[in-house]
Amino acid sequence: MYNVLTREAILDAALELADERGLGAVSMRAVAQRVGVTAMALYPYVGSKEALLDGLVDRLLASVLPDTVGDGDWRERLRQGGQAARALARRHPSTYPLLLSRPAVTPDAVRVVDWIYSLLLEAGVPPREVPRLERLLSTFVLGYATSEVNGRFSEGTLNPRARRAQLPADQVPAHRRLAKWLDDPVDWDAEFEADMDDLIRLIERAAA
Amino acid sequence: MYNVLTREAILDAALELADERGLGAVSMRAVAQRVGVTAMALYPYVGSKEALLDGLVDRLLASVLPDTVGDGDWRERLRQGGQAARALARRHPSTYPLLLSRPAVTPDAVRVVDWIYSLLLEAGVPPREVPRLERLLSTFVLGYATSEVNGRFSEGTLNPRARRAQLPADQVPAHRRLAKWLDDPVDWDAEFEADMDDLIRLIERAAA
DNA sequence: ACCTGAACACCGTTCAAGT
DNA sequence: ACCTGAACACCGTTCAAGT
Repeated sequence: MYNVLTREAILDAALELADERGLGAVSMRAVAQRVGVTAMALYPYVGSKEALLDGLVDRLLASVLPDTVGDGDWRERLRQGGQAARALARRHPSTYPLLLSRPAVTPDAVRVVDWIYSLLLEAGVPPREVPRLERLLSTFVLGYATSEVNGRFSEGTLNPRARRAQLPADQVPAHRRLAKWLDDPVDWDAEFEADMDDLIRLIERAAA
Repeated sequence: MYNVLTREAILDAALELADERGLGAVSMRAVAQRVGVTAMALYPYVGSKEALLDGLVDRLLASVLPDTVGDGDWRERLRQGGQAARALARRHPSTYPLLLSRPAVTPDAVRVVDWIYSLLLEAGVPPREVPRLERLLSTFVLGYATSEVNGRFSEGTLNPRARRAQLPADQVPAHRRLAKWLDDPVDWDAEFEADMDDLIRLIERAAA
């Protein structure tokens, strides 16, 4: 360790900081301190703070790539890919939501898209439909994992009674009809599997 | 206009600021200036900046609600709801992505969820499956609209040649096979409609 | 060539002070 | 009761200066 300052070392430090203390703690000054330098020394390597965040997104994509080789038929590989995407969200909850806000244009991003394209072609989806279904799949998986780590689902669903209590029952008639099922705790792994099964059937139908 | 300072007036100003100059321009000081007061005067009304952002999310949800009455059968109402969600994203591109990161616990959020629940019940989905399919639908629609306004789709897809050029062709074989279709411009309205049709079939299958 | 220090124009938030 | 001013501990970024 000769303490060489590199773009890689800076991105490592920024990702660690985001994992440990949240995205809000990722300031140029804090990242710089972690690599033992002043904030201004980072600029030649990362350009700007925006570019640094883009670099983090690329890091995440690069780290799912090994999980996208997989074996088995396309159904099995798709399920594995979905699980990899969710696992990534749990490892990097603060950084993960950025995947939905920044365009997938880096080499590693293109590789991931290509992996999904291959899968859909193997499934027999007409080539014309492949780009659309890739966007449908990736949007759902990224959105679901983002919702999970951001608490969009759990916060409200874990307390359905409190939720309904905010409103007169006649204003939320469907909640009342579903009361029995809304009180059950949700198995998120099982729900995601069920969603993937539904999407697999959607793909099979597009292929037919 | 007696210049009364209210929570509503503050949220109005913040949303305008976000629409005109982006979420980054929404500082306590800038919002305060717009309502003609100092930053500290806002605190009794909004609590903190985080709470102010939650207030903005609620504002967006409140503004889609009128569009969720709708007529026709559940298929037509679902399509209308999806279009309303996309239109909202185009009106408030900076604020919209917050919908995926903050739990839907406010009264208006619960009303929107209840509207989707009703739709799925009318479609004949077994009550046990309704909450899961609500999350599948809302996640996809929010994720798709977020991706559109954030440029996750268009940036890369509008320039497919540049995209493939970054990598040796043998590393992205599926891109090569799809070259003919990737060069076509995408009709995003039509694509979203096709996605909704696929999701409607998915729901019909769950109801069968 | 690579890094630093000082500076500029900002942040969110606390708190005593004003009216 | 409601708002302000000054202050604290921060930001991202520029730029001249150091080695």
